[in-house]
Amino acid sequence: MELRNLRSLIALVESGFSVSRAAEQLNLVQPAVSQHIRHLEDELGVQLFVRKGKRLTGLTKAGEQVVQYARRALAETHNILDVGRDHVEQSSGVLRIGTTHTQARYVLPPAIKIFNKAYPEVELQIHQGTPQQLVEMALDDLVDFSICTENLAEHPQLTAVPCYKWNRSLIVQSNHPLLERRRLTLKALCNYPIITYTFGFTGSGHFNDTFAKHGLKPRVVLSAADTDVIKTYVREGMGIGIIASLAYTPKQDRDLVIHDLSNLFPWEVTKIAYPKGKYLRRYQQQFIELFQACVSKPGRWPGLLPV
Amino acid sequence: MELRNLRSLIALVESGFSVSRAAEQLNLVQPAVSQHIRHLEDELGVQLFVRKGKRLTGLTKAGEQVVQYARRALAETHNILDVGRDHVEQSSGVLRIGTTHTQARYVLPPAIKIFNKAYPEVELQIHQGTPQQLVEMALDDLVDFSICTENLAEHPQLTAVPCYKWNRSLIVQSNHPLLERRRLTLKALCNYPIITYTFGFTGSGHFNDTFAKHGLKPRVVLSAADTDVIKTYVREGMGIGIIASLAYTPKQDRDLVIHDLSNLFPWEVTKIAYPKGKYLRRYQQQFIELFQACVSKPGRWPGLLPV
DNA sequence: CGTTCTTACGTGTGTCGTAACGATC
DNA sequence: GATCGTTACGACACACGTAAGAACG
Repeated sequence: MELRNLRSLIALVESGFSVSRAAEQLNLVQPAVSQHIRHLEDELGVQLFVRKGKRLTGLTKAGEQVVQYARRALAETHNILDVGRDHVEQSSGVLRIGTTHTQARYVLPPAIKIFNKAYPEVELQIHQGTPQQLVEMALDDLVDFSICTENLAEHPQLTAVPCYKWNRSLIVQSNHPLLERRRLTLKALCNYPIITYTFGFTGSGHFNDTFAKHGLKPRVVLSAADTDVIKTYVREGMGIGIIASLAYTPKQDRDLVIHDLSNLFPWEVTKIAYPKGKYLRRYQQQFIELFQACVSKPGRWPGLLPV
Repeated sequence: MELRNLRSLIALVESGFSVSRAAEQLNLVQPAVSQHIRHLEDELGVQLFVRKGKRLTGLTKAGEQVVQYARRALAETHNILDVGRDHVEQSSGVLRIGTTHTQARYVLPPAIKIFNKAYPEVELQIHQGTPQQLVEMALDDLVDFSICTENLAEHPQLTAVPCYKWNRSLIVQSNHPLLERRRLTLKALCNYPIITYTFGFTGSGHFNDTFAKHGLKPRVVLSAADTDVIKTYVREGMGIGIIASLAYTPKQDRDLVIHDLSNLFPWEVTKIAYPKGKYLRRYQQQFIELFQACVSKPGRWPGLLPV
């Protein structure tokens, strides 16, 4: 068994079962990739792909298993290469961060700035995605780690390190009647049209659960993937906004009034996750520590607490 | 990076840093292995071995890390090969079981017999070891899985499936005064010289703990690695024996009187463990199921219960 | 002086690329 | 008929083995 064969196998799967595209991606010619697959199938004595004539259309059951193990084998070779790189050049390379809009827009910038100053030779990549996509990205080694609140800690193949906890706040126009009430309740919130995050995005899971647990049904008139859209429509007077508190920026959002709702909703924990057993280069570990230190400084974000 | 290089790396480590022995084990000549190491070190840009002149004497820090990942990479290729073998020949191959003396001698035989009848083409290997060794053997892929009571469930890199629980019994000569007491206590046991398992062997951990928890100190005059030695010296009148109940065979041990002690000691759980993510061939899974079914039949062993 | 690893060199396997052929949409 | 895959063949690379040389105990 040779690693090139496994590389071709994976490239073939990731190119949507196109031999030519896989070859291109690997800087090879088609016949080479075909041969790799042949060799693999010959050596194992099993068809790995289902074929429609000459075209490959999908994986057989055996193929799926082999792909799974091949992915892991290749990941280990990447770890080995990274060990080498870390000893040759401690502070140059690539840092690929997967994260949500909220993180990228509100939380990450200061950490990025500090990191970039400390490691100017490290190329930074930030890849945005939904929590589910972020999990996939971390597992498929498309990013080095994902920063995200949901779907991470549960995954058995990911190591998740908690970074901070946060909660939600209400944002409304300054003249809103809700502000006159002394104590806000979930029920009170239900009296107004709500603008908040779309299902599958920032903290949406616990949002709905919390209302449901009290037998309430919020009137969500607009759900958005990011906070800026929410703010925009709150300003338009379309409803009250419920956002992650840390996404409120006092300077730019002076026209909106913020009201902490952490007594109404459960705290969410944002974590950094990467595949179990993955080798993290020195500067990658550094970034994680730096990020944790950064978000632990009180006062920078409203309603953000260390875990 | 090539798999042969990794194979040579591992062989070199496992041969005690002898290039020639590693080469022999791999069916290669020394220069080939030397070249592999050179290639690896060149590609990674790090020394993997500490050298004393030309001799290799140990691993560098980087080397240890690389070895760790290389082991895993190779393990994945073995998984891939096994997937293939399983599709070509479902019921022929090798089954390597790691286990303790007690299992091998008393529990395993019936399961082995049934399995061998069902899968006559599978070559059976039983490798004996202490619980600690068994953990290592499972991790290093020297066996397919280990059957063992201790040190397994705790290990984060092992999957442990529980098989049965057991407890201890007292064995004494038929005229022993302890037999006249209606209810045995830990304290009563302390009045006599005790013969039981050596530390690190069958259930020894909880044995000592239990006495210690009651502020008692048993007088262990002889500790043995296996039950047969214990029985022998009990017969000699050297002391009272405390053994795993399932190691009492009514036919051969008619001269010894057994007394259940499960009210005095905690139950122990025997498990089968293999590396997380390891591919188990069909017949290997079959064996596990068969073993579980086998030990679930009541009456065959004294004091053995399904989990 | 034997053991052990390195260096040097030749041979053969095998991988990749080019080119022609076949099949499928 | 254009695209995509397989088959056939040749060239180059490289991994392995042999043989000789260097360092260590």
